[in-house]
Amino acid sequence: MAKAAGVSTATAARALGGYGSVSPAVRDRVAEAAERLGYRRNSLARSMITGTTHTIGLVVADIENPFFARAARGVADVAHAAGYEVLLVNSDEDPATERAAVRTLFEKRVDGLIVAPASTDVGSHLGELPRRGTPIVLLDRVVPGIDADAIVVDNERAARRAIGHLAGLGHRRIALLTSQGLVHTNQMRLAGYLQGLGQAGLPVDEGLIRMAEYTREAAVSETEAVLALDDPATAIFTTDNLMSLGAFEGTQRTGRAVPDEVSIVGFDDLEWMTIVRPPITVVAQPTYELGATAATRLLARLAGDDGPPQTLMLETTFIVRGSTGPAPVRTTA
Amino acid sequence: MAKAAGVSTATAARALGGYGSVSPAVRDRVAEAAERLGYRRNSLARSMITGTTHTIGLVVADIENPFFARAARGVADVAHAAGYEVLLVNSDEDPATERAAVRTLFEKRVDGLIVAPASTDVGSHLGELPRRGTPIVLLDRVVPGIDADAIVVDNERAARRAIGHLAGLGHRRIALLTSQGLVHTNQMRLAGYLQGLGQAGLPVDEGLIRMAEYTREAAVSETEAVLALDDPATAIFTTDNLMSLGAFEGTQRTGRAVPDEVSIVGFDDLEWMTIVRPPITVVAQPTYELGATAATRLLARLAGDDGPPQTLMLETTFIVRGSTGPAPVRTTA
DNA sequence: GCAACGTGTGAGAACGTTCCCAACCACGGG
DNA sequence: CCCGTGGTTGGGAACGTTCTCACACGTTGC
Repeated sequence: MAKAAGVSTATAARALGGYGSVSPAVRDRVAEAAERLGYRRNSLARSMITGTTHTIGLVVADIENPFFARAARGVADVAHAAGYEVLLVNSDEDPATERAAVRTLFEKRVDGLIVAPASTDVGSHLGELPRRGTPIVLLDRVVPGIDADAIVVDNERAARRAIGHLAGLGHRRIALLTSQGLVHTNQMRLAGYLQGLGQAGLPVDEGLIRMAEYTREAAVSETEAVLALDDPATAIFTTDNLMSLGAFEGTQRTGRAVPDEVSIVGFDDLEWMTIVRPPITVVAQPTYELGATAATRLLARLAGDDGPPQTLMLETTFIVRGSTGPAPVRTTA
Repeated sequence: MAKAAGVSTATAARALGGYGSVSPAVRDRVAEAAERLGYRRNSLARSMITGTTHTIGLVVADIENPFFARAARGVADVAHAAGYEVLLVNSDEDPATERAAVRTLFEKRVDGLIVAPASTDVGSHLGELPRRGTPIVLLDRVVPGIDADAIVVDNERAARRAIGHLAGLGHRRIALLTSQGLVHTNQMRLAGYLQGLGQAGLPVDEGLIRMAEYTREAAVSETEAVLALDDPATAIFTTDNLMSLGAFEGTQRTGRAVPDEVSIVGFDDLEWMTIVRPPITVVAQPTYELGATAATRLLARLAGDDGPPQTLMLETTFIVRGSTGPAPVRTTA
């Protein structure tokens, strides 16, 4: 024990911790001893007594998904700048995994949590934490009835806008390619899609609403399917980047020309979308900021902010690129 | 305190922890009380005494980079399956940040560390940990003189093979697009590039070796530069996925046809590389497995394996796609 | 010259577990 | 009837900090 080098534990702690008052001589002596012995403070013991671990938990569906990776980076940057570390868990959109993760993180006494909740229902495990004093911020998705801040994007509006764009180009057969399970965001995007159709006076065709398994292959085959209909889609709106990839690849495979025969609008802007031919029109999300503001909000809570829970809605940008064009002229049989 | 519900802390701990011997009646009573009071064990206190946190630290350059994201996923999956949590830190290839991160993680008493070291030199902060009993596994990169396992890829061979492929197609002006700072992996890839040239009997032209700042834009302009030489490159070999993106975009911008005028070989296979036209020939790395085996190795160390440090070299795969073709016929002036 | 005050220091409690040890009980064998 | 044994339980130390409190000084002000 470094304390064996002259002074009491209390004094050594003061010298090392830089609080209380210590004489310069003692401070130096302690510093020297600590250096010599290679002393490293034990954060666990400190956390026990201070009640704060300077660690926040982050639960996302899958860190490998560029969306979450970027959001995580936003979280990590803000957290790190404030002296916090990030404990990361992948939930794979599985409520049970998420529940277990939240529990474990709580037991590890994270100071707060940022969660992209898998399920919109039974968020009881999420609601429990704020009650126990561990603040939680919902990322990207909202769970009704939870006493927590949420940082989201206006998915409905973004989807409406995308559909409006396509309808404005004369498209009447607009497909929606989303994934099974209907996470909260996708529900909103579906809602926006339906509203968009309504505003454009277009009918809803169940056959154009495709819910693919969450894999590239499934997205590809759903795309092919929707293009192989008797009255095929002339435009495809996807609800996330994996579906965008599938839609693009599926369209390629059918040999349809983009945008002359099929238009594509993706959700979430990734780097490859501009080097692909044609580049893809997308709803760009402020992904990094989503994570960063979630962290900022959480830090505010940790700093004592106990105002009512807020839901912050960040702006999306609709970026028109080459993948959308006028609907092909109807060659009515 | 849940213990206030009938028994001593010792007994309650036994009942909850499932060790020692407890009568069924007491076990039930404790379980009921814990349930009723919503008792959650405090892992910090447990860790203090057991000396294990069931947490491993992961230090990567940037979680937003698909390579690290995927490797991280591999780490997380293996760790999680064994009941470990992952504390993530981005170093941004900055040795100082990395050093601070390692120190903080150590103070938080992670059971072990997986680090993709930024710098090949002065790994003193890395060497210190094993000496203190905290095992560390090097990911993707090796640091000489460190008493630690390492999970890497045979970068030299992979690069040689890529160059061999291009030389075999008749290319004599093969550029290398890498990033500044020359991380260990890139040094190896550069070495492989040089060896490849040597084996093919090609001269080394300094003007063809480009070290770009680590941004997409820089990669693009270096690509443009190398294609604008008096005696331009007819092939470009990149050393990571960001450089690949830049090379592809840069080539597009110059209007050069791929592969008829310029061939491209990328390092690290990403999803977009097959939907881009032409699809890109790459050295595919077992990225997920890199992370997964690093975690496996670390867990083995934590389980008591104290054999000599191993360096595991995983196999890369060379995937020929459309971006490489015969060198254009020399129109000598 | 004495009270009041401030600075520097140490003793010891506390955080919530796990673990070691001792005590207790019932039971069975000698 | 007594003793040993094994299962069950509680007491208390320990982990390494922080924090409160008390005390020993020296200095200042009246």
